[in-house]
Order: sequence, then C-alpha cells, then structure tokens
Amino acid sequence: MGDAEIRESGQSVTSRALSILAAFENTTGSLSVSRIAQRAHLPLSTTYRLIAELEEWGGLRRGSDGKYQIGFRIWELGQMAGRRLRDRAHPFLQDLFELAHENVHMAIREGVQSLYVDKIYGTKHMPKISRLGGRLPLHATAVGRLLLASQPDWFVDAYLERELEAPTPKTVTDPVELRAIIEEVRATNYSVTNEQMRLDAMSLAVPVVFNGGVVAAVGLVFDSHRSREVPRLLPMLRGTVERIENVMRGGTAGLH
Amino acid sequence: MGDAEIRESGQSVTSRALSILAAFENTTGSLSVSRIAQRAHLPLSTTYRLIAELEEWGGLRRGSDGKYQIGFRIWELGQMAGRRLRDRAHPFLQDLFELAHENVHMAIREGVQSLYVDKIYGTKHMPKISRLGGRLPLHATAVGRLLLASQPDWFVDAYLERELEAPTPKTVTDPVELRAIIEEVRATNYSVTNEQMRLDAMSLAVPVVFNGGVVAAVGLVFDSHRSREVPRLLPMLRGTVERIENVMRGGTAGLH
DNA sequence: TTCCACTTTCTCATTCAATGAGAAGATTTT
DNA sequence: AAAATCTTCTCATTGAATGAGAAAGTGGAA
Repeated sequence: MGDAEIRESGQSVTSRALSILAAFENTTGSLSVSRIAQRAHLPLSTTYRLIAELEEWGGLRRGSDGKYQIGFRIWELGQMAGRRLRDRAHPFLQDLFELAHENVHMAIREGVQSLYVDKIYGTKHMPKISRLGGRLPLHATAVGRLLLASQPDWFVDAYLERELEAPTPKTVTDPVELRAIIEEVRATNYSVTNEQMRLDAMSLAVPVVFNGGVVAAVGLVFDSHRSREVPRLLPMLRGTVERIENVMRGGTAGLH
Repeated sequence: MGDAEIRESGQSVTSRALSILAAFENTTGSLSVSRIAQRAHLPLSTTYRLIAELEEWGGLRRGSDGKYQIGFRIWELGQMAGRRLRDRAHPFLQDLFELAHENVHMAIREGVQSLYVDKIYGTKHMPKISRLGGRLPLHATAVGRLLLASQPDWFVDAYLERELEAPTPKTVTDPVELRAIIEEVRATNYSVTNEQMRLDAMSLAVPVVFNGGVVAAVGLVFDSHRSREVPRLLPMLRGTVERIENVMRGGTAGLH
C-alpha cells in the first residue's frame, strides 16, 4: 500500500473524517475502501476505522458490492441547507416551468462558481449541462453572469484576471468584453447568453433580491435558435422572481 | 454552564463531530453555539472547537446573526446519495405531475419510516404533510404502506407490534386491520389511503421494482372527496413507474 | 447609565482516544 | 496456481482531543 503521499502532520481527526466524505465529491457511483483512502490521502487502516464510524452513523452506506456511497442521512441533513430560499422559491419555479415549458433553474454563488440549488425539468428537455447540486463557471451562463455582476468590482476584476475556461468556441473569455457584458447586465438587470456552454443552447436569467442583496439567480434554458422568444420569456421570469421575493419578505413561519 | 448531562465516556471524536451535525436534524432555522452544545450533549468548549472545524470545511455556515446553519457543502454531498434512483426517476415524476396535476412524491424506506426523496408541487397545491427530506410513519400513507408491504412478514409483524401513531381520528392503527390492508396491497400491487394523515387528503401509490425488489414507492396526493378519480390516476402512476423501471434497467451512463 | 444573565472565545496541563504498520484472510486477476 | 489487490483487525505508542475555567462580549431590564 504505497503511501507515497506527503503525510500532512497536525491533522485533526475531524478533518480526516471530513476528507473521507469529500472523497465522494466529483464522483459518480460508489467507492471501495482503498479508493477512498487514496482520494482522501489517508492510511488504509485509518480510513477503514473512520468509514466504519461514518457508516454506523448513516453518513455512508455500503452497497451489496461492498463499495460505499454517501448515505441518506447526509442527504437529509443537506435539505436543511439554505432551506428558506429553496423552499419558498420552489413552488414558483414549478409554476414557471408549467407556464414556459422550458428548463427552469435557480443558482447561488459559491466562491467562483454558480451552484445549482434547484432545477425543474421533465423528459422532454433533459438538462444537458447543469445538474442539481452541480457547479458551473460564472462567466459562461446567464445565472452565473448575474451572480458575478452582483458582486463588487474588486471581485469581478479578480475573477476576470484568472484563466477562464471556454466550453464552446463561442464562449467569451476576453476580460474586456466580459467587463462590458457585466456592465450591461448591471444596467438591464437581466442576462442572456448564447451558445456559451453548448452550441445549441441559450439561457436567460434574472436576479433574486433579498435584504438589498442578490441572493440567487433564476434562469431558463432553451434552444439557441429561439432567441426571439426572449421578450416573451423575460416577463415570466420577472413575475416569478417578484413572487419569490414577496414570500421571502412576507414569510409565513419564521424560517432562517 | 451546568453540564448535568450524563457524560458518555468512550466517545470517539468523529461521533462528537457527527452529533453536532445531527443537532440540526428536526430543526428549522439556525442554532447558536450553546444550543448546539445542548442538543449534541457536548461540553461547550468541545462544541466550539468542533464547530470551527466544520465551518472551515464548509459543513456549517455562520449567519450574520452569529448562529449556524448546515452549509451547502453538505447539501452538495447529499446530492450524491441514492442518485441513481433519484436522477432517473425525476423527469418521469415531473411528467406525471404535468399529466395528473396533483402532488407527486417518491419515498424510500428508512428504518420504520418512509423518507420522501423527491416531490413535485407548484403553488396550487402546496404540500401540507410530507416535505422533501421529511419522514412519515409507514402505516398511515399510501407510499408507506407499500414500502411496508414489500418487507418480509417478520418485519411487518414487528412493525405492527409497536405503538402506532394516529395523526387523524380515522387513522387505522389496529394491527389486525392493518395486516389485512397490507395483504390487500400485496395482492393488488397498489395502495390507497383516505384521511389517514389529514382529514381532507387521500393518496395513491405504486411500487418501483428494481433487481427483483421494491426500491421505492411513487405516489399522488389529492382531495379526499375525489376518490372516484382513482381509476383515472392509477394507470398514469403505473405508466410512470414502468418508464422509471425501464431506465433503471437500461441505463445510459454507468451510474451506481 | 449600571446590573445581571447568558453567550462566545480561548488557554493549557492532563489524559484518553487515535494512530498506522503490519499480519492474515478474502477476493479477484493473470 | 500464483500474483495482485483489497478488506479486516490488532496493539504498543504517541500526539491530538479534552474540558474546566477565565475573560471578554452581548443584550435586556430597571
């Protein structure tokens, strides 16, 4: 079991346990004990011991093949994260889906990425790019640009200085051009992107404002050749977000 | 800070950290450090130290009021739990919602409860009983009875021997009566309940079978006075589940 | 304003739980 | 059948976790 990794001393037990959980990030499917040990950079015996504890608690679940998966207790716990926003927005996102019959999604900013916290879709248009719980760069999607535009200039500048990925040949990565786009988003309070993540898709998004700040962005994705639908879809989006903002303020039970 | 709790010695660090996370279960909103300490049955200083680590990792998030909430990293991780079933079933559940225009939900069994792992609803009928990530007893809902009926007799017997809660006066809690109901569910392969969780609601559910076993149940909830809709809704449910079972078997990318 | 009750933050000497190499067995691959 | 890989488990050693308590912070009442 060649432990050629750099043994980071001074690690806390908790951080070891958490690194085991983190081993499941960006992974589809289940992992064996030794693969988890590799990914977590932990000795095998330590991994084994910690896994046993996590499994007993319900954080990990062992499949019939002996491999491990994230357990439903973690999923349940996760439902408590950002519930105020997610719970209140969801019914309106569903209404929007029925009205527009296009994929609806809502994202928040997490670091330099947008995190998709809700998503409405049927079998007709299965999402090809964003996934519930998935992350995408801020500069190449409508929701992302909105979330970026809501940040202070120093953040935008720092973001644009980095190496920006280009999922399609049409993806704008030029800092100057993007700066101008951000300014326009700020001025118009909505964002449209065309073929920035896929060559056949475009998206439209508007911000969700709460307590004077942008807390999320709600967007639609549809075929890139239907750009003339934007004037029809934008008011729907705006109306949806307005309703969300209302319930967020009003608020029934005292969440958060 | 009277630590009058029974100090359970022989506790592992991991279990302490996990008990801090568990403190957020069955809680709406955020918790202060001392409240977490109470709920986790841990000394304050220990709690403080562990919280700091969890926060740094992203498992907890501190609000502007100083209180803590579950962080989005846990939510993201949770998305990996049971993904195969949830991801594949979801689009069909959405289709079903559009077709039936009734609340759709999918639940799995976790111990002696059903856990609602997906839920489709708009503003029209907001769910009054089950919540995404919530749990309900097995004997008082259609999905629950189905999940119970799918278990071996020894499990059913053990379940019925316990004290069964009755959310409404009409809830059946008599073991003999429930046994008969379970048998009927087994025979007909679907389940209808009327006013078992609320006096104005009824529900209908069918099982999702995979690898020869019931892995989940899909159900609809609607007004209790619309019981004659059952013959119309049941085929829709059956069709939906059939499609789900097909993609589970077929399978595109090699999930799980 | 001051007082009081409660919460958060942090330190440090002590101790108890975590550690991981390695052995043995199980399982899969060649 | 041998080789390779993975899982399980033990135990002497060590170092990270512990929690009482001090100090500072917060907020409400009078």
